[in-house]
Amino acid sequence: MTTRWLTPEEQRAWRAYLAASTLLEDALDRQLQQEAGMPHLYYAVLAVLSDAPDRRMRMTDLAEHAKITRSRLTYVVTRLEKDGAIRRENCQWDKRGSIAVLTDEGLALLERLAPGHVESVRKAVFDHLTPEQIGQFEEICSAIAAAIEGEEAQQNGPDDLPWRRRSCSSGQ
Amino acid sequence: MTTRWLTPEEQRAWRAYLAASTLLEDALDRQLQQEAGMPHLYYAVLAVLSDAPDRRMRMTDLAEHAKITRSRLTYVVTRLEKDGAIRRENCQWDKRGSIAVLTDEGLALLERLAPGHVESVRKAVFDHLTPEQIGQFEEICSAIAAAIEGEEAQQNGPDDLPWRRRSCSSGQ
DNA sequence: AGTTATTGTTTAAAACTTGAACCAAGCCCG
DNA sequence: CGGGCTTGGTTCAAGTTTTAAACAATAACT
Repeated sequence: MTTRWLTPEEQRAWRAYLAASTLLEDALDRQLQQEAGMPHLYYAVLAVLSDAPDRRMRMTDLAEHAKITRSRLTYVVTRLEKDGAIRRENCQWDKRGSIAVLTDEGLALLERLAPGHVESVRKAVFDHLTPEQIGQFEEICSAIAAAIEGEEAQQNGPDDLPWRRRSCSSGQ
Repeated sequence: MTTRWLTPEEQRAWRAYLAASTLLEDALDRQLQQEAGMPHLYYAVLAVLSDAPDRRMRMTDLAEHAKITRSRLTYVVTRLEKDGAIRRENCQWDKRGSIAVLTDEGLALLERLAPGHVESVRKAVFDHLTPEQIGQFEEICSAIAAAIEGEEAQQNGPDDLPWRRRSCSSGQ
């Protein structure tokens, strides 16, 4: 089948997206790097963890939520552990597993960083969008994320969906 | 002033954006890496260049359009030059300058890669958006990009805007 | 002329990413 | 039970990328 090229509208949207996402990632990285010597990815991992029940999550779970590979996550967590922001614990229910736990120190770090980070996000994004646009943005991004995740699931075969994942997380 | 935290709607939107952008970058990288051994950034640079008049652009110009630093661009172009996709020429009008030129080979490469890439973008993004959403997406992303670029301009002082940039590009 | 700013590259060090290999533990099933 | 297969997570080695600072050459301003 012959290529379905992007329409002019699609092209404009795509270019705008590329510009925005590149600039945004850069801006967030820069801000956090300056404030904490830590790129945005690390902050994001801490943030995901802080939202988990009991501030703890299985590695695979955490990787899935942060949308990164386990290998990458291992690397990140290793560094965050050195920084004292995360501690690893063994999973009692599954002796293979390890659980990343956000330490008090990690939480404190996150709380120290959060205002500046949120301010960046506001200044770059939400201060310039109307409430409708915020809703639209969420819809659009959700659709994209869903499409990509669905696509991947298809590739692995329909049986491979992470349809029920034991968490082993909230037993303290 | 006390932190203006994100509202629940904003949080949802932000989370969706983070997921989408991470997954998207990953998917595009993977696809191009597989098809051409080349991450998305390289493709993007080639694409920008191919749109320039005469397929040529000053390095600084190119960096600005691709939203990356000059240093990063030097690295990228060096590799693309090795691949034969780009050639460097000296700028006659400004002897400091160098001009990146998309070679015929580079154009051919781009044309070979484009269908697969466009297909990826479609499958991940535009196939799942209504025409209205495409318009909204463009608006939103443009607003974000403008906000960040404006912000940076402010930091450098209002006089530092790249208000008129000689291009030295379209002389063959 | 002399200072200051730009262009683009170089350099060296770090940081990151990847994929494959790997081990240990769980699971399945005759 | 005891193989075989799968999963969770890490390790490893290699390469890629990023960054910041320093630099050389030229341009621009005063």
